[in-house]
Amino acid sequence: MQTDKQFSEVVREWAKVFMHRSGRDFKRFMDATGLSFSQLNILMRMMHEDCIGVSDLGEKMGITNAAASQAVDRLVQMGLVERSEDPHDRRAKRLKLTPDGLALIKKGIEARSQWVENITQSLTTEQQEMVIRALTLLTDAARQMED
Amino acid sequence: MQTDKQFSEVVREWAKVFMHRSGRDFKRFMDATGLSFSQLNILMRMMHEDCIGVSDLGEKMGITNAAASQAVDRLVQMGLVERSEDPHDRRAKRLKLTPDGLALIKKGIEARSQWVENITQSLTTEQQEMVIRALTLLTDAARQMED
DNA sequence: CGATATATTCAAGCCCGCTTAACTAATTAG
DNA sequence: CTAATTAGTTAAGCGGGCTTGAATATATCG
Repeated sequence: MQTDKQFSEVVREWAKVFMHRSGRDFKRFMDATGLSFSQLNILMRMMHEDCIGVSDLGEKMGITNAAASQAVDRLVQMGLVERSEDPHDRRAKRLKLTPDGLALIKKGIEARSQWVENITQSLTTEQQEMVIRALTLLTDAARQMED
Repeated sequence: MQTDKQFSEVVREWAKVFMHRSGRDFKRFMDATGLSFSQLNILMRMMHEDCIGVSDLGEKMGITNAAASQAVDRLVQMGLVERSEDPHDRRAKRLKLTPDGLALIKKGIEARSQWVENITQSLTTEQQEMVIRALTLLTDAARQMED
């Protein structure tokens, strides 16, 4: 099918443009917030997983517990993460974004959303509606593949 | 208009899911290649801008010339970037991706493309075609806004 | 030609994020 | 109760990436 080839090509071009832009924006966000890639990555994960432990976090980030502990400690001191004792197991800690931490990450998402909204400004209403439907499909499909 | 509100909401949800996934994938790509966020960011920029100078690169990355020079030097030693003299101005260097560097970045883009292709597998042919059209529109619109 | 500007590199030093290894404290197994 | 396991922290050390400031080499202006 010609459609298959075209499909791959379109997606690849999109990924190329998008990754380029993504890198730039993320760098700017890092500079603006003064946070590192690692730190933002941790905060983003925390937004998706409420109340995670230090070891779990380290495992999911692919770093040692020690590294996770240190990273978390910095974020706690910045007031972005709340570290409380797990009532059921006093060895464990329950990590959670503070309101400030949540707001910060949401601001980053907002910026990305804004970019997409901006680039669609030039489109017709009909085209915008198609973009909405397509993004809805992609979002739903992506959610179903999550771990 | 209700459409506007819905539009923002859809885009925001998409950005949320996408950024989460993006962070994970990028981290994996960093680990797999052994390259840092900065290094990959530089390589991606080089793919878009053929033959850039050290100062220009530094300016676009928001770092000093010295930092850019050092970063480039590491990438040259890894065989990912070619640094040659500018024939018109022997002070300046012309930086360019080597075939290896280009292949590496393309592999990253390929991975991202593959992810999108995977999540669209569950869609109907009709829906997939709509996604194609939407991504084409977004890609073109994004290209027109580049500096 | 001499002074100045430009492109890049070098050197010293700082902070961050990672690792390993040792440590503390709480839970669980025998 | 003792021993082993589990969760997390702490400490020392390494390399990356950044900065400032000086050095080098080339280009340009007067």
